[in-house]
Amino acid sequence: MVPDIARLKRRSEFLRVAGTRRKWVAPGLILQVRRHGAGNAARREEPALRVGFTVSRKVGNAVARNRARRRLRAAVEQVMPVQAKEGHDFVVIGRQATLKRPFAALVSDLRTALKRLDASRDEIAPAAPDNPAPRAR
RNA sequence: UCAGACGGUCGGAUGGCCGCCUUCCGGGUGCCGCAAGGUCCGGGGGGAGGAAAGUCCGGGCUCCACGGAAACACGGUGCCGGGUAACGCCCGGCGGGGGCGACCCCAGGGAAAGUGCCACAGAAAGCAAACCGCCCGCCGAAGCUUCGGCGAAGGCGGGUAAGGGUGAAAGGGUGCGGUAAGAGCGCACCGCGUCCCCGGUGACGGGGGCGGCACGGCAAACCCCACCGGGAGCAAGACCAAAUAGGGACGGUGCGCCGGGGUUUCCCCGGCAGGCGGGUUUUCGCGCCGCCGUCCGGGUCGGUCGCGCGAGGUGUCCGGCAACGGGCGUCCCAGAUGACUGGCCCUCCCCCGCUUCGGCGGGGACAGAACCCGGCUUACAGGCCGUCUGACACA
RNA sequence: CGGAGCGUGGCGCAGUCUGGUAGCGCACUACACUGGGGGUGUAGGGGUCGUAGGUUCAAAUCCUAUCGCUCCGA
Repeated sequence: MVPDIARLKRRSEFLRVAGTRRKWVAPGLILQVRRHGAGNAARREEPALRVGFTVSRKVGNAVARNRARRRLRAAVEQVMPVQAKEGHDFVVIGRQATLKRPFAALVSDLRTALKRLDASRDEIAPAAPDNPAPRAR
C-alpha cells in the first residue's frame, strides 16, 4: 500500500529532525531524516511518513520562496509515496538552485538523497510516475 | 514626419495530462459518530494584484476606559471653495515660480505678542551707526602773495550716505530736479503700508485717495493662532473543550498527644511528635502533608466562529466644469492557517545572444491575499488608446 | 500587528540635540633610529557623511520620502 504523507507543523518537530544530524546535501535541495517510533505499536495513529519544508529568506523574496517550496512539494509527491521507507520524518530544505534546476534533476536529487540516508526502499508500483498507485481513474 | 506634454488602460495568448484549496449537487450506508456531520465515490462552479508590497494617513469592526462635556499636556494638520463615512486624499480655483508652448512645481497662516539665531568677512548684522570717502567751517608747518591774505598735506568741529570695499543679506529701486556735498528733500513710474469704493461665496483681483518709507531674513528655531485626535488592536474578541497538576463542594473511610473554641459521633485554630522534599552531614531553620470516588468552576494544547453582500463590481441614463452624487438593470466574484492558488508539455506572441539568414539556444517586468474598505508612497519588461503643444514639409 | 534604534576614511566609533572647522584609535605610505626584524619617533595620504528631494545665505546636522541592517513586545 502507499502510505499517506502528513506534514510536520510544529517548530519542535523540525528541531527534533534537525537534532539527528543526518542529512544529505544535493545541488537542488537538502534532506534531513529522523526515524520515529515505527515499530512502536502504541503510536499506531501516527502516519508512517511525515514531511516538512523549510525555505529561508536567503532563497529570495516571497514569490521565490513560494515557488521553491511548491517545486519541492511536487517532487516529494512524486517520489516519496513509492520510494521512501516508512516510519521516518523528513525535512526538505530549499536552496537558491531549487528555482533554476530542471525538475527531472530535482527529482533525481531527492532519490539519491533517500538512498544515501538509507531511507529508500524498492518501488512498490513500478508503473509510470504519472500514474502512481491505485488512485487511477 | 520629428520632438514633447497630459490622461487612461492592459499586465503574455490558447490547449492537453496529473495534482491542491474551497463551495454546491448527487450517490453510498464500508468506516467513525446517538445525531448533525465527517470520511469515500462521481459531477458542476470559483481560486492573487495594480501595486496583494511599504505600513505613511483615514474609517468600519471588536474589546477596554469614561457621568455629559470642556480644558491642560502631547501629537498632527495649515491659501480659498467644493467632494467624501472620513482623511494629511481628490477636484476646481487664487497667489508665487519655471517653460517658446501644451503644461509642470510650491508645508502657501502669523515675524508691529514675545524669546532666540544670522558663522567667516566687514566700520556696522538689526539699532541704528560711519572704515575709506565726499562737502562745509576754523586752525594751519611747506609754498605763493598785490602783504590784505590764499593755502596742498595735516589737525579740530560739523554735515552726508552718492561712490568704494565685505557679505547670502547693509535701512526702498530707476530717472529727473535739487544741493556746499548729499538725502523721498521734491516730482514721475514701480514697490511697500494704510483707508475707501467696486467685482467675487471666498482666497483674491481692479480702481482711487492718503503716507514719503517706518516694517531685513529664519517659524521644515522655540513659539502664537485656528482646526482635529480617549486607548489598543482579528494573536481584537466570542464559544466548545483533552491529559496532568492545583482549587472548591459532597459522599465513604481513616484520625498519635496536649491546649483552646464551636452549632460537640464531628469541625476549626495553635503547639509537639511523625512522614516527604531539596540545601554535603549534625544542629538548625524553610516548604508541603490522610486516602478513594463523584461533581463543579477557571483554564492550557486543540477545535469552531469572527470570515467574505460590500462606503461591492459592471452597463446605461440624469445632475455637475470636475472630484462626485442619484435612478434603473444586471452579477455574486479567493478565504488558507507550516498556510491552496501548483508540476510538466505543445503551438503562437514578444525580448536577448549567435547566425552559413535556413534557423539554433536562452528568457518572460515588478511582485504572492491573511479581518475588511478609502487614499498615499514606492517597484515595474513591453504594448495599446485618446487629447493637446512646438518645429519642419506638403496641399 | 505594534514599537525602537543604527548607516560617517579599510575597521571600530565621536560630531547631529544647539546648522557654518568633518575629528579620534587601529590600519596604510614614506623617512629616521637598528646589521636585519619587531618596536619607537617624525611627516603624509585617504571620507558622494546609505540614497533622493526640499527648507536655509549655508545641511553629516532640520523636514519629507525611500533603501538596508539590528533589536524589542504581543
